[in-house]
Amino acid sequence: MTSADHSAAARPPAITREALAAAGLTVLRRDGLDALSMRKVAAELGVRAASLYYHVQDKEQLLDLLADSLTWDPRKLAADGDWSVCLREMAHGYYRYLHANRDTARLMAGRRTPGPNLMHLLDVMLGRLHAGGFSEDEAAWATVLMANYVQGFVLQEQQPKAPLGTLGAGAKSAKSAASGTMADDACKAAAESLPNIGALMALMADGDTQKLFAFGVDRLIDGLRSRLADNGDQGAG
Amino acid sequence: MTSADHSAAARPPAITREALAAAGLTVLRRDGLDALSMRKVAAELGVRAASLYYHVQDKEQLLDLLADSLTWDPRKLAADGDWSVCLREMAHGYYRYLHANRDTARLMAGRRTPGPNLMHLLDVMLGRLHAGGFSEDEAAWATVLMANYVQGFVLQEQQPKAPLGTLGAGAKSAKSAASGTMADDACKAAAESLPNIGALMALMADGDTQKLFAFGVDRLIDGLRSRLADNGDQGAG
DNA sequence: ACCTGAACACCGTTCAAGT
DNA sequence: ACCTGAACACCGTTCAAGT
Repeated sequence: MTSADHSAAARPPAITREALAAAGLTVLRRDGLDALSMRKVAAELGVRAASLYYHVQDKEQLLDLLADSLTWDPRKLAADGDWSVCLREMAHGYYRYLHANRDTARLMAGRRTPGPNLMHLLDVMLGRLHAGGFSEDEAAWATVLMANYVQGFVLQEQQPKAPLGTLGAGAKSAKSAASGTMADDACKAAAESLPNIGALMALMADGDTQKLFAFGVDRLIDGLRSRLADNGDQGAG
Repeated sequence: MTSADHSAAARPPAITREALAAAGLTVLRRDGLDALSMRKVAAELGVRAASLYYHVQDKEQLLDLLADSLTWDPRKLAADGDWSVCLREMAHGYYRYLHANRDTARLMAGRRTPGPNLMHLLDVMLGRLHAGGFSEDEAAWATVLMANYVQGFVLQEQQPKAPLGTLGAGAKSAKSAASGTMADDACKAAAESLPNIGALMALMADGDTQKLFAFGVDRLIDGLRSRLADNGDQGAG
């Protein structure tokens, strides 16, 4: 069916799309996203960087490939339960998944090319919500919403954390400030003019992010539930 | 008070922290985040790249600087209204702000060093929520939740969008697929095994993201409201 | 059809040295 | 204290050329 099958299949291509993705994943897991270069992925395949550009337009497109092969598998969702337990399950499952796979949240973040795997996941979720009483539109909105929440949360969570007050003081000029004085002064000044920030600092300090995550999921689900009730009770508002 | 003020103040430093941030913002707005390099920012100041490392440890730290000076100004919040209108106003204001400033969502995303400006914003919001009846902890959670939602949403929204089905077909080998056959086949196959995806494709196609955004904000607020009601009515569950 | 060599135009960062 | 020159070790991408 393709345009060129007259004399092909001489040697098997040696670099398939799957091999490319696999090599990319290897590098990603070994060296992390920041250190993932075309040259390294090529080396993983025993090939030079230039060769990759025959199979892929861009580094971006390679990353799209990786993103899709890293999509969470929705088959882990239980087949029963109403929409809310299903949605919660997806949220937590996806959350754990993102934590288990290095740099995957960052890789996914803002990638606008859902591959087949992601589309499957979305399809399953949409079906459940629709069966639960949501309109097609609102089922779609709810799904996107929750997926977006999970991704955004993990993204925020996985950043190398700085101690909140530490902005200012760089390089050599940091020497004087680093050991005490200036940083403390800034903190005190902040505490005086910012009376309410305490809880937030505590929240980020002890960092029980699991609880915070679950709180958000439940708030989102509550909001969806009350919306569903409104629709059912009185039609249009 | 600082460690070295015996013979300083000979010439004024020529590169202050503010000048650095300003130069960074100029480059960011002119060339975008991907093209923001140390060399360009230095050039903007009439200086060589190496000089920047006296004032800043890292490119990362320069970006932290930019991120803080790009923090949304909470003084735009009306002083009256209950917590829910305040929260909604913040969400929409921040949303518009992120859209008005190039690459700011991407710059903020997952940055874990809230500068003084962001801390001020958070402080204001926390005060309002606490006054509205939330505990300190839950006020903090709600604030972080909403900020995270807005950022995640814009991040997702601003990515260069690919037509949903387009993954596969790269570079030279894309030639045959690009003009029709293969892509269409993939789409049809997808549509058959994914019966629920229609609404989502429509949603992303016509792209009324404003409505979707508002929907999410309202769901989040509803969820918070019902939580507040639960706490008020029966204490512990 | 598939891969290579060699180059182009960049990067972030360091460090001795200047003033 | 503050800035420069010059280098190091990388990048993504292109393109003629090989097989």
